[in-house]
Amino acid sequence: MSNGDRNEEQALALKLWVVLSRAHAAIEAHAAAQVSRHGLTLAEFAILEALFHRGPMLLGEVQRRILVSSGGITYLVDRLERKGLVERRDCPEDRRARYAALTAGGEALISEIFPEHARYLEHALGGLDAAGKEEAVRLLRGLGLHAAETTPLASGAE
Amino acid sequence: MSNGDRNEEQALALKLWVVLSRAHAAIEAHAAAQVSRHGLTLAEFAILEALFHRGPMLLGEVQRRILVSSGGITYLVDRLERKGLVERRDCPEDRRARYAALTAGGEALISEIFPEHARYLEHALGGLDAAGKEEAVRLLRGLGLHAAETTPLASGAE
DNA sequence: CCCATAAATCTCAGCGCAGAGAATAACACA
DNA sequence: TGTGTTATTCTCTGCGCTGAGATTTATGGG
Repeated sequence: MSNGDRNEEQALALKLWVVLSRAHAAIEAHAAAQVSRHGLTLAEFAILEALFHRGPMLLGEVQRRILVSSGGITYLVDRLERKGLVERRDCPEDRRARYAALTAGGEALISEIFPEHARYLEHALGGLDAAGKEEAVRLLRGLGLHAAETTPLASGAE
Repeated sequence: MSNGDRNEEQALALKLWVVLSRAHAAIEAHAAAQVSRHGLTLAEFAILEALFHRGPMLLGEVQRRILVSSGGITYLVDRLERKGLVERRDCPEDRRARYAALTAGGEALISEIFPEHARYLEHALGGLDAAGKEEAVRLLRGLGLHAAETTPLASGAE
């Protein structure tokens, strides 16, 4: 492979990273604005949604699902508990672990705002038709899986 | 359009949002790890790169380019100034405004680490071949432009 | 020239997390 | 049973950034 091709490959990768970042930021702004109207952050919303669709989960499961640090999940569940939307429950099989579960109020809230959230996202993602979305899902899945699995490049010159 | 189609459209949009978020997070982790080896955050790196490729810029220009708040750009340039990588310069045409410009040290640093950064990203984005990347750029550009331009949906039920 | 408005930057308080370390409990195995 | 290792959550410090307001300067219209 010539150096020119190599540089073009790198330039293409850089461009893709920029475009991906900008698309993510723009869509995230829509999503964050929507949930903030209900006094929630995106991370809080993600927890409520996970518990809504999968039932009570161990804190560690939630943590891995929404990609937050160990301190972060404690802090987030604390906040949701203070708001009365989530409660902790002891885990009988493993006394180190605890469940997070929706309260009645939390279930009422998320079942009310989730459909609205879906409409917002459909609107924010309106730049692509269904076929384009399918294709984007396919491509982004490939990107994401590879990036998540691959180890960082060694530091050397090449 | 039937309700079933509508729900499928929304489910597809939600899935795309999740896949996009995960891909972004995974790639960002690579990029952040790379620049942090040189004591930089991604936002700091983005500023250095912008100044490297476009020369001195007004703070407001940099702010819009890297998508940070007004307080954020002040804080970031302060940090880069303390590190000796960037300096502020007065703008003779507009005495409210100021330029950010690379110092000699800043230029040396960014010209050293930028090629390395490009290699890292090419590696992290290796989940797609060149054609896939081109297609992804096209699709994400459509997504991003639409999301950036469109106003939030009104709050009503439909 | 004066005034109102807008634009560019800076100041400051505070939020949302990350990440290291502590505490507790489970597990593996001699 | 005891012992070292690992997993799970929590505590606590601090960074990176946001967003509202203050300050200074430009701009446009009487």
